[in-house]
Amino acid sequence: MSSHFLTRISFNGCTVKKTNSNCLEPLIPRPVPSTTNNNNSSTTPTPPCLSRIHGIFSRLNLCLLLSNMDMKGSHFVDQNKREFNTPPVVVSSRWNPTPEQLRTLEELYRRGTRTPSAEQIQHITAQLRRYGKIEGKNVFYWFQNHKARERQKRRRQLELSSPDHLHHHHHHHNNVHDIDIFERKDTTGANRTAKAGVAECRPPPVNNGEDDECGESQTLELFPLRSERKVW
Amino acid sequence: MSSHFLTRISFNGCTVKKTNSNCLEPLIPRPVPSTTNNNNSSTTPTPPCLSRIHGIFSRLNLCLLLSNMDMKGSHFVDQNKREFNTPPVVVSSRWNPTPEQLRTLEELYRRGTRTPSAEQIQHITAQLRRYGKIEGKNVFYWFQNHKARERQKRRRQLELSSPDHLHHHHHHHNNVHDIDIFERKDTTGANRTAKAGVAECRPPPVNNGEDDECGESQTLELFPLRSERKVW
DNA sequence: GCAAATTAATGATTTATTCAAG
DNA sequence: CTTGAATAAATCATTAATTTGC
Repeated sequence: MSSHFLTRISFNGCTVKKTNSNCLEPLIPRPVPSTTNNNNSSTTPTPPCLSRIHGIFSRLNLCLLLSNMDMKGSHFVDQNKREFNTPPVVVSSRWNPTPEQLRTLEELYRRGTRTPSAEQIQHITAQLRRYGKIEGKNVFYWFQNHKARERQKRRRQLELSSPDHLHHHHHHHNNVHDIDIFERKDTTGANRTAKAGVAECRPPPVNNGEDDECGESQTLELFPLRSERKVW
Repeated sequence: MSSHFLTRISFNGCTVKKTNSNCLEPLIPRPVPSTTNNNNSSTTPTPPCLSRIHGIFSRLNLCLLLSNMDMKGSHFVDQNKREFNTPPVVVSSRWNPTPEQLRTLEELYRRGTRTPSAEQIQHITAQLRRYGKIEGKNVFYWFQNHKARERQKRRRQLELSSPDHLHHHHHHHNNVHDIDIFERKDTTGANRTAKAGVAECRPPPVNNGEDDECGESQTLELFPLRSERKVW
């Protein structure tokens, strides 16, 4: 009995994906993967882990629909609800940006947005919600990850193009020039001041999803004021 | 003219602190501190940076009162509002736990809470609000920092007590045992499953501060279920 | 052509590091 | 010099691409 044997279940129109963890099979509680931090990567071939939704699925098959109805992070939920006996369920535990959302985010990034303030995030989220389900935290993470991964990419390119002896150095004097190159962080007084000026830290209420609050069809103008600092 | 010359302004009963950055003096936009990441620590003696609240203060002296009225993160705001002409303003840009709050948090930590879920955070925050102003993010950061700093402390002790050749090792096989020692992370199936089971990721609405919502005088029972993940 | 297996991308969390208030 | 706040790096986990065997 192979441990991964089903990755996609076609289910009258809907596909229930399973990916690489064997989440549909076990009701018995697995011999415990044991390594919480598996960065040794030497012997263990990435033990399949119990995933969230699928974990639930394996236990309460029928609760899934309900669960999905309330699933906040899923990008699309309960498409083609029809009169069949099998619940038309789509499992999607994490946000997946629609092409429009992605394009917009990339455009914002290109124009210089790196670490949007809570207000900005709220605004962006509100706008992007026109294109599909999305939450503030998705936007937050997106910028976080995108920024980090560009930095990383650039670092690797540099690593390839230059000899090995500069690395420590680089990590250490990391001055304005570097940052400017790496991040294109705008160092104008305006931004700096604005950013410094507020950081009030109140987390944004994070739009609850039902207040679309805007028929404004403007495409995400740049945000003049940075304020509030995020942390939920 | 010394660059730091005023650290505390007494203001009929209230103290307006300034700390070491010269925030009251400049309206001109500084020659730019230049190092965002100053871990070189060799030449630049930590250029004084423009701090948030004080930055505002330097610009709009009179807006401070208003600003404070809305300042969500301050632990106490606008004490002794009296009929004087000078606005009774207290600047306190960051949360400072009261003794009761601190004791409770430490107790929770001692009992094993390390990375509280959003729900837990909400609950803890609600309870701690009885003792003074507090927000979810304060609780979040407290655990984050406390955990990290205990880890760090322990690492240093270890470093002192043991020779230098084990460090890399330690960082690498970081197995269950280590974690158990370092973090006392409970690896019971219950927690594991619960944690895996939910992580729906909706950030907590984070109590808006006015709904005290509980006359329950129970002292912070342990939280059975972990759910929701934080990020504002 | 298809799905299972594998790999690459990337969303989400946690941990380390740093900044700066008090 | 302690510690609250914020950011960056590292890691985990899931989903999409891609490859592969049929």
